[in-house]
Amino acid sequence: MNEPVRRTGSGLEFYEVDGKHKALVDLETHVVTSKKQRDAYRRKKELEELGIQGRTRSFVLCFHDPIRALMGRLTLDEMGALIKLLPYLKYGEAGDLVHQGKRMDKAAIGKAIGKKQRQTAAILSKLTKEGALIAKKEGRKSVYAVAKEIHTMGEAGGNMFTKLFQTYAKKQLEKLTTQQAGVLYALLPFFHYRDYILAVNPNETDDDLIEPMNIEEVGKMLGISKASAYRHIGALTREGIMLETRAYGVSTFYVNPDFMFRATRGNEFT
DNA sequence: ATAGCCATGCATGATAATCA
DNA sequence: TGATTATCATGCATGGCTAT
Repeated sequence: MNEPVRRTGSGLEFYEVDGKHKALVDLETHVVTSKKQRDAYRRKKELEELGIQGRTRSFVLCFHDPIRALMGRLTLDEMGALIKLLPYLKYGEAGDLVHQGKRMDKAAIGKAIGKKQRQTAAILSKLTKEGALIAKKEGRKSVYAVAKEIHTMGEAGGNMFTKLFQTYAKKQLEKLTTQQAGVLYALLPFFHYRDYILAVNPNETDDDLIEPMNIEEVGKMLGISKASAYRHIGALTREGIMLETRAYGVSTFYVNPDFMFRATRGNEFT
C-alpha cells in the first residue's frame, strides 16, 4: 500500500499503487493516507472529543441550518466578518462579543475584521438586519452580540452543528481576507461529520456514497466565478485550513480538524 | 461618532494561456 | 482534453481629509 514506485523528474511525484490502480500524487502539496491511518486518526479524534486525551479547547457551536440560510443572503465579506468575530464570542447566554474585557463596539469589531469604519458600519448594519448579530445600546455607542440561534457556546438543543475552535480559528482567520473567510463560513456546514471531506452530502453515513464537492460546485453554490473559487480555495489550502488530496484525477478537500470539528456521537445528530 | 470626496490600490469575472 | 493559473479591464474599498 502507498508504496512510491517511481519518482518523476520534478522530484516530488510518486505513483501510489493500490492493487490494480495507479495515481500521481504530488507529495509537496498533497498527502497520502491509508485506510489504517485514517481509522487511527478517527479513533484519536473520538478520544479527544470524549475528553480522555488532549487539552480542552474552547469552541463555538455553528448551527448548520441557519448558516445555510445565511449563505444566500450575505456576501462573502459579510460572512467572512461574521466568522472572524466568532473567536471573540464569550461563554454565556447573551452571546456577547468581548475583547480585552470589554464588549465590542464598531471600532473594536472593525479592528477584528480588518475593515475601516465605513465598511464596518455597512457590514454590521447588514448582519444586524439579517439577524446574525444583535446590537445593543451601551451609553452612546452600540455593542454587539451573536444570535444564539446561529452560534452559541452553550447547548446544542438537538440541532446539527460544527464546533469551531476559538484559539486556532482566530490565529488562522487573521491570515485570511474577509472574502476567503467568507468562503470558509459558507462551507462550514458541508464538511462530512466523520471524514472531514468537503461534500455535497456531509451527513452520509456510508463512506462509499459520500459525494465530494469540487471547486466548480463551490463557485456555483456561492455565486462566484470559477476563477475566484479557485483563488479562494487555493488560499485556504495554502494556509493549511483545508487539505487537498488527489487521486485518479479527482480532487477531494478536507478541513483541518484543529479548526473545526464535528461530533461523532449519535445523540448529537438528528 | 459618522459620512462625503477623491486618487489609488486591490479583488473580481471573463477569457486566454498553460499544465499534466 | 479537462483542470488550473495568468492576464487584464473594471469597479469597489481604502486613506487621508473635511464636514456634520
